[in-house]
Amino acid sequence: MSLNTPRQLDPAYLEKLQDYYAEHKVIPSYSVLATLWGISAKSWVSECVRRFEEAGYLDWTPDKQLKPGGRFFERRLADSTVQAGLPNPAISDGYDLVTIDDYLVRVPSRTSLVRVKGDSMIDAGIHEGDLLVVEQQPNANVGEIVVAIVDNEFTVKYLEREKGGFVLKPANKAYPVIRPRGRLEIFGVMAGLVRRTR
Amino acid sequence: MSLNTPRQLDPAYLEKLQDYYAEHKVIPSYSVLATLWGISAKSWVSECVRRFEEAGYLDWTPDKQLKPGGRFFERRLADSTVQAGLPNPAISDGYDLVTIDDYLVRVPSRTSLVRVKGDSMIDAGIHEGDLLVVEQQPNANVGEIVVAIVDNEFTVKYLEREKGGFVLKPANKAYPVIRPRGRLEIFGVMAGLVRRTR
DNA sequence: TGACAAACAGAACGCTCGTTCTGTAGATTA
DNA sequence: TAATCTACAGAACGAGCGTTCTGTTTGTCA
Repeated sequence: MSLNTPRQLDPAYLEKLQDYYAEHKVIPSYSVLATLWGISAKSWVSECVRRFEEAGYLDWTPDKQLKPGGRFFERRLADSTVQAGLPNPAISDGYDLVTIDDYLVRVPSRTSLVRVKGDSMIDAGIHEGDLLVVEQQPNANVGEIVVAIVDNEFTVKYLEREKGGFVLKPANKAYPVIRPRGRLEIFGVMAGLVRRTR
Repeated sequence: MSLNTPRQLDPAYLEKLQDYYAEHKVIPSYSVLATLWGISAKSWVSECVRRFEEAGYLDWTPDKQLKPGGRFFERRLADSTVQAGLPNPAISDGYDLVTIDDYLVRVPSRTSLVRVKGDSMIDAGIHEGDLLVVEQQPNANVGEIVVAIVDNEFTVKYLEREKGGFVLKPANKAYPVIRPRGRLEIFGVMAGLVRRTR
């Protein structure tokens, strides 16, 4: 066995730790980890932690405290073309790993979330209660979905051009086109959407 | 001064702790907190922590470890998004989230992402290319949107009951209802949706 | 069947943790 | 102006932390 052979690390251990973290939002101590993993020796916990650290799932703060590593929050991405004969994505080849935040948010400082009210954009697949990922910027291109400020309220619409002026078009025939008098104030451009259904 | 008078707690302390947590994803030790807050006595850190705990910003795990409390992540969306002096009914309904992952993923070990192919669920606001957040489990309730395995491919449909058997109903009249011969293999239940549009 | 490595168990140890107690300067109240 | 309260500082202390070292068991391979 060569020196470069990657050490074994138990995916079940990682899952239990991730679930613990999801519940408590902290990494537990070695003794708690031992209980969590069904191990009775802290020395072995130490070794496992070392391997997870090596693999990028755990890390240390400048103060030598154990913390989640870069890969800790990655999720499995299963492609629908995957042969699902054995639905165990852990050992399947056709998956990629991403974090949802990284996927949606490219410029954190300019990005915010806006909850959707009403169904005026239903034909664009934007439902009431959805969270819109919005990149804040004062202007946008025609055809983009924008969050504009009309009568002191946020409104989500397509930005279109009409007779030299900008208008806001809903994606629902039951709603009228908004033709703002004066300047159109744009809050930002839609960059994504998040919906929780359970 | 009455006994019910709420203790003072320095909002600057909370902010510094939140910033630290945002960077490292863990709550530091009392000595690190002392440095972070510019305090030189751990006893005073202890007292401040007690007050934050009383106010619901900090909490303890069953293992007596300090962890973020229920209100720790609470931050008005308006704080980061609203323009000066603007009333904001559209976003005054809720609070910001730590991460989108957190909002969507409740059981990390059982959660994976599946990319949507086709437009058979378009009337449910599920578009081609969307990422479905799926909680893996072998069964589901009637009416839920499930990811099933049909002919070695993932398919997203409503789970419905028909003449004693289960069927998969699309949310698009152009597609037929799928009546699986034999057992219906369910990969998981839809828990959320992620779409990137830019 | 013997050699060897991996996967644990267990104890020992120094050090850091959070708690608790005492002390004090400044502001507030009576 | 005396008493009181708040916001800290500092030291002492026991308990628990993570590291390290030394076994022991189990699986693998030749």
